Amino acid sequence: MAHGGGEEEEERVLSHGDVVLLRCDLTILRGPHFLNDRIIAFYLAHLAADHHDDDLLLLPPSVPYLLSNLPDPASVAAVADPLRLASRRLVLLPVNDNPDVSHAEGGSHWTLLVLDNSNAVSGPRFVHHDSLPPTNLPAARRLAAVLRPLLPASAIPLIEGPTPRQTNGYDCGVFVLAVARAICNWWPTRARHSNSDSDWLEAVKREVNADSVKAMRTQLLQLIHTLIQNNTTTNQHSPSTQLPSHPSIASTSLPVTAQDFGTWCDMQSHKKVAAVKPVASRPSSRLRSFSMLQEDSTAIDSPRVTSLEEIILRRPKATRFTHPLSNSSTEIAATRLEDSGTHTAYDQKKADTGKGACWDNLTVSQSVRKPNVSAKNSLSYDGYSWRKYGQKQVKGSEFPRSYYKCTHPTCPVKRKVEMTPDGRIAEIVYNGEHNHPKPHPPRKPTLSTSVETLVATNDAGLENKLEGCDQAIGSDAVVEALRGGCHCLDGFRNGNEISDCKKRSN
DNA sequence: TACATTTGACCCGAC
DNA sequence: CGTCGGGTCAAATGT
Repeated sequence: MAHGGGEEEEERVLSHGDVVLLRCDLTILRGPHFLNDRIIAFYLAHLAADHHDDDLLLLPPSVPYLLSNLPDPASVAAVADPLRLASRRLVLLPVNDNPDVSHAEGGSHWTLLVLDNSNAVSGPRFVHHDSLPPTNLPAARRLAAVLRPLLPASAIPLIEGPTPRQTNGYDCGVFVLAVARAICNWWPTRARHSNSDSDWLEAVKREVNADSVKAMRTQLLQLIHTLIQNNTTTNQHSPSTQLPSHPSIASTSLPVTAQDFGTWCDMQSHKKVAAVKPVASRPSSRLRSFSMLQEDSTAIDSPRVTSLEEIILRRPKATRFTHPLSNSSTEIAATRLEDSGTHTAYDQKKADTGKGACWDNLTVSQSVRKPNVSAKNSLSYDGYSWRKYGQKQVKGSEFPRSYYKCTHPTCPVKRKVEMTPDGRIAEIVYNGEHNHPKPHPPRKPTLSTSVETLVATNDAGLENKLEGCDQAIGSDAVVEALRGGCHCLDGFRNGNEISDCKKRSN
């Protein structure tokens, strides 16, 4: 972690090109959980590796996000230049709706924006695939507006592509990957339709449905399993490791279910499972302006972003619910531990914000491991140290509630945690605001050319754990990472050993 | 010995 | 005013 808290060290389970998957990513895939940018970057890199074609470009989530949030067109042009967008026929851009790069808890929904220059009949266009329309339409429009000046055609329209509607609050990322897979499956066949207006939209309609999306998590786990088995720890790619193009394809030698895979993977590690971050990583919500990033790259102890006054992760029974970006000192988030069939929190959020986003699940719907924290004032996974001062069984709660105070002498912050017998956090509530820095300030990391480090994966909702990482991103590193992008970013696809945020921080 | 956790008692607001 | 329930205290216990 950025603050060097050893107990929250995440175990890497797979390095694939420049993308490193951590054990918590497997948890995310197993659960009904919002996919993080690492998983999305991983699978897009995997798809890209199968399509060595300059006409097709798949970008990791960090790049569109960066482009959307650069301060001026000149910076956009500088960053986008190596991507050679104008010469591509198809560009896949994952979109996240985090509206404010200064807020760590932004972002709630994944969609896929496709820059399509492959259809002679329709002409250039942006096609937006949103499984919860029109949630991400503003973000997609913003990205399209940023990209239009870089393209030869003027007034390229943005249309909504056919996308099945998700029926829960957490599968938007899976839909993005399913659509991307359908497009990549279609891509080799496009020559047959070169004289027609046929495009991938039909492929998406055909291949992306509730069943295929439902099966995709298990398939992703199987893919990771296979890659691990093949000791594919760098950018090697074998066709045999390809995620089945069709959900029905599955090796009988592999764990059948995600749960099976998780068990298998735990057994493989021969190590105690490291503390898993309490929530899914998020898009680079702390990715700031180019200049700020540059400044931050030299900052040792950059000011910490003040966290929310109170953060609550609770099961759907929660009724109090406000947006995490609000300043109100009320409960602001909800989670469920296991049940994926109810959507109380989601619905409440939707009602409160008027926005059908995946925010609740994105933010907090992660079953999490109890931090491997011993006594003696250890840092918690949130970067602060806490002293327990009470525990009781509260009515309506399935698990005992523990009460903690921040151990800083003058800090008023308290938190309540409900934990399952096996150490998973069912609910966590923060009260107040820390009046002191985290015990371990961010260290100065080394610059990396890894595009992955652009993805300032932050642990939505709870804390900003990767400050040392995203503050380390320098513009040079950004440009270097982007330079030479082929059908997929070189750094993204073939980069050197990733300078993983969490590893570097130690 | 020091410090964190445990746990029953107590406080206090809501009903 | 009594009861209930969530939050806190503090002595006992554990490491």
